[in-house]
Amino acid sequence: MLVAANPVNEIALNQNPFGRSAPCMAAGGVSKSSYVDEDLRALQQVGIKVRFARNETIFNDGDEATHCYQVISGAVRLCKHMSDGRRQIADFLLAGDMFGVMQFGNYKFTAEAVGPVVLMCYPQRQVARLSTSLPNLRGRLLVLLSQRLLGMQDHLVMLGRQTAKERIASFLLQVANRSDAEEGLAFELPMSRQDIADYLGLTIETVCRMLSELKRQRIIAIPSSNQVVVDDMECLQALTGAGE
Amino acid sequence: MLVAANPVNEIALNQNPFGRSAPCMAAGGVSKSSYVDEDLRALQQVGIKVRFARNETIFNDGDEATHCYQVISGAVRLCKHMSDGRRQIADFLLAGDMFGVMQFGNYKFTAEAVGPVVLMCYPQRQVARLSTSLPNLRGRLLVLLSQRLLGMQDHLVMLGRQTAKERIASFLLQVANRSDAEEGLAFELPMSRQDIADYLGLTIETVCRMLSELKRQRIIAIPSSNQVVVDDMECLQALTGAGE
DNA sequence: CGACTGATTGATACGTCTCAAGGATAGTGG
DNA sequence: CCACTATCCTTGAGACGTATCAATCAGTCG
Repeated sequence: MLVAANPVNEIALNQNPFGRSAPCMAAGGVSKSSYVDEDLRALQQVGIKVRFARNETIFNDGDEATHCYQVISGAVRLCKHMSDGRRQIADFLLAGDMFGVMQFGNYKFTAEAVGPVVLMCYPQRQVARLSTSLPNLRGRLLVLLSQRLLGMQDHLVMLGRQTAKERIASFLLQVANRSDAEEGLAFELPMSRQDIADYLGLTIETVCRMLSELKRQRIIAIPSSNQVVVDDMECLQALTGAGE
Repeated sequence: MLVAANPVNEIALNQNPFGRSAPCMAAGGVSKSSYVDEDLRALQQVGIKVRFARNETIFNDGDEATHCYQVISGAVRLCKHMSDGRRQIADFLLAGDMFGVMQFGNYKFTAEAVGPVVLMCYPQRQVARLSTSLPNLRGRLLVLLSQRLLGMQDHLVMLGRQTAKERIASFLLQVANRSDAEEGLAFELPMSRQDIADYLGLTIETVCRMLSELKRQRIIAIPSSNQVVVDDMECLQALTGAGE
């Protein structure tokens, strides 16, 4: 699973992690940057930039939680590993997202780079100090935390009560929304099929089959294996089974 | 699903929600009460006591989040309902637990009484006001939030990557630990088989079958349908598949 | 006692996993 | 620039685990 790549190496600084056609990601970056207000800027003073290669481990479940991070570019996965190799991905983080905050001692999950990734890295101590001196920072971190919680609740429903097809439909819509992708426009899937499977609680084969089926039904198109176009958003929405 | 019981009615105040033999719950109450320090006591000044009958809805997903709650006695389930009746329970709350905090506008899940329940009810406004004036309250709520997050991560692994038997084993251990139950001592399952199924992402029949199988293997005993004795804790632990 | 609700067990169906093979793609070195 | 190779993705056939449907049992309340 955890095929460690070469140690931290030289990756072009401004490289866009989402490959070829990535105007959508620029927009995503902008929308996320609304988080970066005066409080977070104070935080960024004390951070340093770090890079990780594809599949590299950023920190392990159980490690002492010395730092927290913000994604500058690329994608990060947060996961739990079981002793027999089974893996559950709890979240994917994209540009602007923070992780590793409020860990109180030890990290409770493993963080790995999905592809080449650039992160801002903050000493936990500084964050704690700043969050007492800056009135809004703590509140802001709190909002971040509770948004994670909301996301996880939807994830629970997905894993507990949705069929494979419904999970794939929900997942695609989720990624499409985060990329601000319109119907008919392509967006990137930065993660592998295996990653998707481990996020959705499925196998890689089932993920492939469901994607192929959606393609056959002309609901989506797959120009390349990590690009997707939603041709019928409404239909995909209906397939999630969520219908309020 | 949501069979609304009689409107709020008279339930003996000091009734123990876990029925017959409940010394374990007294202990549970004590251990939880460590949360109730000077900050939370200030909060309790502004709360009122409310009661709900079995299966009554405390608030609905989407309702305006006017109050937050603390369980005094009984058990509460937090759940998401899908339009077709499918249900996923995100958490069970026991004496001492808080819920509905930090909802920012609207509740994002439904809260229902598992059995007759007594709650402390706090106006959200007061909590917000107190959490600015009391230096530690906000931090405390933050710790509560991130503990919820940790619990949810384990729940994700359970739903995404564990088999039915593993889920049942994990669930039993979880409830046993929360009840401070020793090997060989009975503890209460305050929730129905259907509730367990909806928490574990299984059907009621599968839950029954797995419990019966564990009973046949003499790993647990089931004196009554909502009491369980773990006879071989080590074996049950091994069955969770977690083995670190 | 009789009716109701929740729990249990059985027989069968179905969805997803497993195992296996083949195809596409990207990176590597000649 | 082109094999060569490794990795990822895709598809198929069959096995397995859990869901579904149906019947019975057990406890509770009127």
